[in-house]
Amino acid sequence: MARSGPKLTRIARTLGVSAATVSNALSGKGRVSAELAEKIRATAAELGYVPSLAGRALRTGRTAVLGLVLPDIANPLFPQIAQAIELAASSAGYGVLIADSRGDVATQTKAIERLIDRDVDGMVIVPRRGTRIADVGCPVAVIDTPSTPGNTVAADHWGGGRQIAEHLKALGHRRVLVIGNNPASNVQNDRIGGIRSAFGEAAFVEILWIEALEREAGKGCPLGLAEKVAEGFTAFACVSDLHALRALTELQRAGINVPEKASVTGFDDLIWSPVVTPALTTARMDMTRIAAIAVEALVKAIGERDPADAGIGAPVTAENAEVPMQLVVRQSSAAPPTTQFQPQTIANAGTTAPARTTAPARTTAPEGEHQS
Amino acid sequence: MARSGPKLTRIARTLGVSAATVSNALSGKGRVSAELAEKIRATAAELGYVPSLAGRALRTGRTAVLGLVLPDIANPLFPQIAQAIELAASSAGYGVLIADSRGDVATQTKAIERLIDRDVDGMVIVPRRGTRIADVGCPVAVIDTPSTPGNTVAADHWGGGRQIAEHLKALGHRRVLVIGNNPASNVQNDRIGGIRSAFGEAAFVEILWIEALEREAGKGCPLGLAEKVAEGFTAFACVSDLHALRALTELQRAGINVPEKASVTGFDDLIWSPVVTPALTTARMDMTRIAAIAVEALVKAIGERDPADAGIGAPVTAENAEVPMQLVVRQSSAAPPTTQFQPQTIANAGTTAPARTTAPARTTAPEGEHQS
DNA sequence: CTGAAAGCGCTTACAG
DNA sequence: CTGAAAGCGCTTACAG
Repeated sequence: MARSGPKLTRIARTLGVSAATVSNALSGKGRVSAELAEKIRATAAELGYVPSLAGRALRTGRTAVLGLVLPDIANPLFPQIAQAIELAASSAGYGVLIADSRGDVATQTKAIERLIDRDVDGMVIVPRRGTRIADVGCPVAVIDTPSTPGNTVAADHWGGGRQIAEHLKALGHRRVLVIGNNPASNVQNDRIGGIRSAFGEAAFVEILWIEALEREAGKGCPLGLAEKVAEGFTAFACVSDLHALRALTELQRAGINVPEKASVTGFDDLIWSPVVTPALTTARMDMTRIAAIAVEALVKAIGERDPADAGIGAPVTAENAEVPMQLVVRQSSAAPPTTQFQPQTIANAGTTAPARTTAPARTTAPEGEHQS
Repeated sequence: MARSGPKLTRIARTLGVSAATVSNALSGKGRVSAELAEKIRATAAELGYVPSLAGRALRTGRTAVLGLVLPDIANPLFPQIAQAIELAASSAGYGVLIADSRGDVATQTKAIERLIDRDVDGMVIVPRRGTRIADVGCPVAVIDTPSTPGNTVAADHWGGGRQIAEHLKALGHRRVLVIGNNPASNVQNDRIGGIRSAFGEAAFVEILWIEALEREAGKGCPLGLAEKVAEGFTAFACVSDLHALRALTELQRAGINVPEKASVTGFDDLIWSPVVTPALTTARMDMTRIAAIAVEALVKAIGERDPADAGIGAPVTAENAEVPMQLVVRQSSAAPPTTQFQPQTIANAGTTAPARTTAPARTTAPEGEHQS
């Protein structure tokens, strides 16, 4: 072993007892007299005994290692996730093996296989659109969104969307552009659904899908936000802080001051959100709690599992759980340039297409419209 | 084992040979006749044999696992690093265990200890200021900067700084503010050193340390960049894209167009750099190569190492290596508002403090000054 | 070229 | 309450 410490037998010899007794004392399983157990524990601590995971793994079939599968490790959320999972796992006595798949589905399958070949006791998977988590053969906890079929631990993305929308609504925004990347993402759809549901008839909400736009206009193309402002949009609710950043800089570049002329909000409270000017209003997930729940479920499933029955058909899973998101209000959101508080007039407004105006006019603003 | 596949003996039985022969055939070590070896390999593949790492680890003292130590996992560079290391490691047959320490030195020591307790064969450490990598007791590869004493693999940060400076110099900038976080960072100092050295007497270069500023003005305080522009600075060379982002938005917010009125550059090509408006000019590390070198060095050291001699006093390490950085020119940098090409007049200019001007005046611009 | 034997460090029934 | 024995799956000298 590449280890320095003493082994179990060393402690046994030192104390003149059997290895079995030492093992029992340390694990608290077999019956060992209180005083002997205490003596053993003391000696073990003194000698700096650390059990060999390899020996234990070979015997018990448990490696005390969890796999963390990130289909797209470039995801800026990764640091948050990895940190939270690592903390939860190590607190529970587990190590975390990372597996990346650079967005590629085939690579991902390979990555999961490698993890299995390494005998992880379970894995945490953060899926991206199209991820198939079939017969993995070990307990799996999926971190995604509650709307995903199957057992998952997730932030309440829908609720997060509602919070963002309520915030914007209270500020007086009546024309908001929601910016998402891809409609195939459950997370994004939940967030957007929450936003729309909270606005209800109180605002005209339009959605811009970046990926669709980029397919035509090219990667990194302008989002055309200045035009949107000209059309009367006063708020840009982005499904991720990365998009919010893109929106913010595009607006600023066009000479549109945020938040005076337009508000921008994001999601996830990514690293740059507090340092950007103006700082981004966002909704953050409670990663610590999500990770804790995921790992706890995993540990439980691992404990209940018979190490013998591996292989296909034994995908144990985490219980469903939903963790509230937290709204973080910063400077990027404020009341719209022309504050309009006439929510009563909304119900029967029925224009289908938003009127083009250079700036949100005081009285003719097309508020209260809703998307078809 | 939490495994599905067949074990070695299963293959041996199937073929009517001994386990030893199977092992030898598969590893190519002991002498086994070519045809039997082939038959064994075929059967192993057919049966989907995957060796038990636990069994092997117990016997050989090698776990085939590398530890990845990130003193500050929140580091936005983390995804790049983790991805590159994971790829290099898995290509070499190693798994990657992550260890986080949330910026805390004590936690870090704990994290490294946990890794050792898990018998990693080696580790990759990305240190942050003040990290002590002492007698870890296993091969270690440090990813930092060549100026760090000890064996490291690193990007040529100094060279990267030079590239940034040459770029800015060629554009015509003669008054640049370098923005760093903390002078205790070797990486930052190298980058800054490279910048200064490339500018030489060709420009007046001043340094702004964010951390020092924030200690007085508070976390997230304005950097006062508009004032700097008023003082005649036309370029802001940031030591990280995170700072560049902060600079960019602060300038934009102040109504200073980038790059027309001021250029901004960063480092590391972080995820948002290409999508921001204007996209950030930056210098990126070749993480793939750095990771490859680090892992290769580790694997070599592990191979040469006697599994028996563990413990204190055996910190093998990676050979020193330096990987060039690559300049990525995007829209955030351009010629300064008033192009001034009079490098000849520079040598004997000697004002100590820059003259305060509202805008870089055509002829009186305090170019060619150098810091004391 | 091939196989029998031992043993890596641990835990788990099973006796005593 | 304590210990002797067996065995997890592999690899490595060592015989043959």
